[in-house]
Amino acid sequence: MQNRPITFSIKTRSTKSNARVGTIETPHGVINTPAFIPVGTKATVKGITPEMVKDLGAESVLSNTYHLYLQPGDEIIKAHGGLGKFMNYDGPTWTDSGGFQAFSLGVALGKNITKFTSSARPGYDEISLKGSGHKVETENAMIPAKIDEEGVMFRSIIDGSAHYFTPKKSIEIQQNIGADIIFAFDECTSPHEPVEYQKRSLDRTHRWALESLKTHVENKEAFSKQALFGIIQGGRHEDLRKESAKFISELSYNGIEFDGFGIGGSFAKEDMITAVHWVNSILPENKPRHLLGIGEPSDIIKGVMEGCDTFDCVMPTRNARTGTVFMTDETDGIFGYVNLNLKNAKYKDDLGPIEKGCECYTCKNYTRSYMNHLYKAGEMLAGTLATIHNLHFMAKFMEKVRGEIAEGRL
RNA sequence: GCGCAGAUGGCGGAGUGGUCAAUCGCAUCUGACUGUAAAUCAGACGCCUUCGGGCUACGUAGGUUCAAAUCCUACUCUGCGCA
Repeated sequence: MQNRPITFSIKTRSTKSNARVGTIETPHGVINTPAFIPVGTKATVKGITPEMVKDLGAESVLSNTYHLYLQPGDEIIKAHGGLGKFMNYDGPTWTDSGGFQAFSLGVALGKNITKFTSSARPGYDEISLKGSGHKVETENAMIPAKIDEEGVMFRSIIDGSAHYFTPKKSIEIQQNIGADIIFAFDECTSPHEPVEYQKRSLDRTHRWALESLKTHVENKEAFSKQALFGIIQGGRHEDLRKESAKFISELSYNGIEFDGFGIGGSFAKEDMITAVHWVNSILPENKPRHLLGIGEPSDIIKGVMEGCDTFDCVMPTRNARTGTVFMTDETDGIFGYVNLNLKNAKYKDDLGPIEKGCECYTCKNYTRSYMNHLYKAGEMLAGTLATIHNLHFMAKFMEKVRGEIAEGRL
C-alpha cells in the first residue's frame, strides 16, 4: 500500500464493546477518535468563526459538495488554494459527495423523511419550496433531484437551474474543493422503498463507488493529498448491508482501495444501529469508519460501541440556531444529558448559565435569561452563543467517550 | 363649538345584514429538528366542554330585523379640518 495522506491508528480497543480509541492524522492535523465532526455545509459552521470552532474543541469540519458547487462554485474554492484556505480554517476538512442531496432533495422532499423516519407516519402531499411563497404538490411539481442509472439531476436550490452529477463529476468537484477526506458518490435510499428498489439502488451505488474510486486514483495530484471514503448502503436488509460492506471494503482500482468508509442510510429509529452492527462485522478493523449524519449523542454512543470512529451531524448547530441546547445531566449516568429549549418562557428570568460548570465561552459569560432574550428579540448572537455551547458540549462528550473506552468502561 | 372620519380579539388591521368566535400580520405559548432547501418549520392562541356542542363577544345604551360586527338613534372617546 502506498503512502496515503491520512493515517489511522488505533490506540485502545474496548474489551466490553467494539469501541476503539485512535487518531486520524491528516495533512492539517490530528483528529482524535471517536470524534464528532461539526457540519459546515457551505464552508462555514453557521454562526461561528473558524477560531471559535478550534477553541471550543472541535478538530475538523465537514462541508458539502452540492452546495459549494452551486455557490460559489468549486473553481473559486480551488483558486483560494482549497476549502481550508477559502474558509480560513487550518484544521482537517471533509466534504460529503452530494449523494445525500439526491435523497433529501429527491424522494424525501416534503415527505417528512429525513435521516430518521417514523415508518408509521405518512408524508405530506404538499411541500413548500423555500422562497417560492406557495405550496406545490410533490406529485406534479418540479422536484429538485431525480436519480437515474448514471447520476443525479439536481435543480439548484438557489436559482432552479438544472445540474447533472455523476460519480466522476462529484469527485472532480471534491478535488477542486480540496478537503482532506472526501466521499464516494452514493444514493441514500428511503426506508419506505421496497427491497427490490434497495437492491437496484445498491448495485448502482456500488457501480458509482468504482467510478468514484477510479476518478480519484486517476488524478495523481489530488490522490496524493486527499483520502477517499467509500459509502456502504443497503437499507434495513442484512444481506444487502453485508454485501455492501464486503463489496466496498474489497473494491479496488489499480490495486488502490478506499481509505476509509462511510456508513449511510435513512433509518427508522430502531434500524440504524442494527444496520451498523451488520456492516462493522464485515469492514476491516484497520480503516476508519464514519457514521454519516449521526447524530444525537445517545446515537453516537451506540455507534461508538459498534466500532464507528467518526460522526457528523447538523443537529448541534441547527438546534442551537432554533433554540435548543444540550445540558449535561449526570444523574442519568456519565453520558446523561437533556435538551433545553431556551425560548421557553421559564428561562426569561433564569439568571444561571445554560449548564453549571460548563467551561464554554457562553456558559462562562451569559445567563439563560440573556439567551432567552436574544432568541425572543431575534438577535443573531443567540445562534452564535448556543452553537458555541452545543459544539463544545459535543467535543467534551466525545472526550468523555474516549476516556471511558480507555478506562475500560465503554 | 361646528363639520368630516373612525372606534373590531394583547397590538396592527380585514370584514359592511345570515356561510363570523370573526381573513391576515405581529406578539405570545408549545412542539419539532440526526451526511443543512433550515437564524427554519409546525400547532395553539375569547371562556367552558363528557369534543357533539354550549356561552359571552366587534366603544356604551337602546332600536329595526326571522337574523346585526355589519342598518338606525343617542351618548362616550379618538383623529383631521374649520372657527
